[in-house]
Amino acid sequence: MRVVDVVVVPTRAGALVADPGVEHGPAEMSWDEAAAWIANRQRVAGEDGVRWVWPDTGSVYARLLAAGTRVGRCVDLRLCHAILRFATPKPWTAPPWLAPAPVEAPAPTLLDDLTPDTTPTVEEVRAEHDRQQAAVAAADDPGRLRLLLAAESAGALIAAEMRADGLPWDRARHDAILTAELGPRPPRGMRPERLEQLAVEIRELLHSPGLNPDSQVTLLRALRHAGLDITSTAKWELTGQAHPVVAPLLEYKRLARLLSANGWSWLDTWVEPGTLGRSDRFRTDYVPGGVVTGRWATSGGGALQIPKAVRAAVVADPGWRLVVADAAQVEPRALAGMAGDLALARAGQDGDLYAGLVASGVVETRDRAKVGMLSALYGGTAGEAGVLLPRLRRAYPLATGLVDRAAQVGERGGTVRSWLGRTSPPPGPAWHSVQGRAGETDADQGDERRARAQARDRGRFTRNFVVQGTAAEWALCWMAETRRRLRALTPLADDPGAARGRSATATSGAGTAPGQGRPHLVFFLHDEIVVHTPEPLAAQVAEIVQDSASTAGRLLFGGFPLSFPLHVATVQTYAEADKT
DNA sequence: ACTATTGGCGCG
DNA sequence: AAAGCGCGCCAATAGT
Repeated sequence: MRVVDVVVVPTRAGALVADPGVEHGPAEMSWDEAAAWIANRQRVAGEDGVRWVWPDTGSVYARLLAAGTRVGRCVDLRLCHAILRFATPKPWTAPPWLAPAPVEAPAPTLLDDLTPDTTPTVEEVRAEHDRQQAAVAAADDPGRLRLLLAAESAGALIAAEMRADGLPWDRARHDAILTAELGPRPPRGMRPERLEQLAVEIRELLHSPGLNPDSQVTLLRALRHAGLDITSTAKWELTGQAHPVVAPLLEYKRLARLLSANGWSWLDTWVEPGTLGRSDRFRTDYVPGGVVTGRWATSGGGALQIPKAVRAAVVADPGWRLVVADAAQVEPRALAGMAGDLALARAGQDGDLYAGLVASGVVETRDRAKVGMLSALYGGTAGEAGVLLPRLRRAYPLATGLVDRAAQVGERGGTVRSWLGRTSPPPGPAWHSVQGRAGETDADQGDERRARAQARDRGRFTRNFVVQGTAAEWALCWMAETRRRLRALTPLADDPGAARGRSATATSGAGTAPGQGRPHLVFFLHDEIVVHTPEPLAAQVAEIVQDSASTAGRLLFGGFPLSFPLHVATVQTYAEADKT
């Protein structure tokens, strides 16, 4: 099918839309007009018939979403440029409007401050797009790079949509969890009941009246004074000590963490109240490509660190379900695909790859399989890794060879690539100066030790980069394919959720599928996705998520016999999906 | 009173 | 210096 690239550029008052199929040139419109125009254009051409090319998804798509329009495909020039500038033999300088770091998706209400001088013209945007396409065509593997750019851009759409839709939350349940653990909500600045009791107990056991357990320095001093052989107050160190204070102190730390990271003030800050028939929502900013390896980051609310203990507060709307899908051991599988390691692929064929390692006689227990594999992926050498790694190298020479070589490249200061072509950032001047210092004639042992340690650090980074980066690419393709197929699903005509969703957004463009009426992605956590869906569609959604995982595997690795098994659960609350 | 760093811990 | 990667966020502390 022929795809038309239509440029959309934000302006002070709205957007310029430049459709090559329209003769009278770019048209300037308000955001509402643009949203309606885009929705209509998609109806005519089909979602797959048009690709929206814009400088930055955050600054454009949030406005379209606010006006009720969703799009099928886009090109996010900023994200694509970030990939291409290292991926092509002759990089070009980013135009100034792409240079600044990710622009925060502005809240729809206060978007008037888009500075005009950072806004490109239609011609500039089209020129950049042409440059990017030419760069892709000239690259070593245009096909893979094209897939990566498409997946990255699709991710940008999903990130904006997930922000707009929010993660279904239940304040009351969250509050109940906090109250059960900590006691009733205290007045501002006061310790909750349970935490205060533990503090008293700790002070008594350490004979330190007035001790503040939150102060590491004084706490460490008190602990050492009480005879504990420790150099920090870290949990792992305390665990090894036999002293009556250890148990209450660990409990204190656990609860203090819960309170400060996901307590009542978190709830007040990040969870917005729901409406009739629609529960509360947690909104965060997802940052696609926010991690060097291509993983997403988030900003606000610690969305990627929602503790297991709080996941019972993630609750589907009445009549809806959460389809939670978790991919098993993506990184070693991605490694098997990259290296063309049939033996490792076969070990993962039937589900649990670690169990496969045991069944193949490579190691004795699942735990050791996991430790050994993670050591290979992360560059671990200590402890058990010493005996496990040689066995893995013998059993899987192709896979281990690939990560070992990536590590060597890093130690020498080089860069590596993920499977689809994301390049690791090169070491900076500081790195080279430390390496250079060690080569000087008057270098001392300290200089040499520093240089060696730094080179090894770099090697562990590049070793992991290829694996984590490729796993992130698989996950992105998985999610993008899931989104595509969810959009093709028609909501049941008599489904109350869909009807409610439509009427609730009646002012927005009809038929453009506001997120609330049909199944939509609400969460993404590296190798895990959550879809919020009307209950009658849950089974179909689960199937789509499954199929999309296989499709992603084929997109990346073609016919190579590699499986990406999922654990899929259809649940009322996120906590129920925890399979441990 | 403000910002930057550190230790610690949550997630994958 | 927790062995072993990638993050974000918080309170305490150090620095200005």
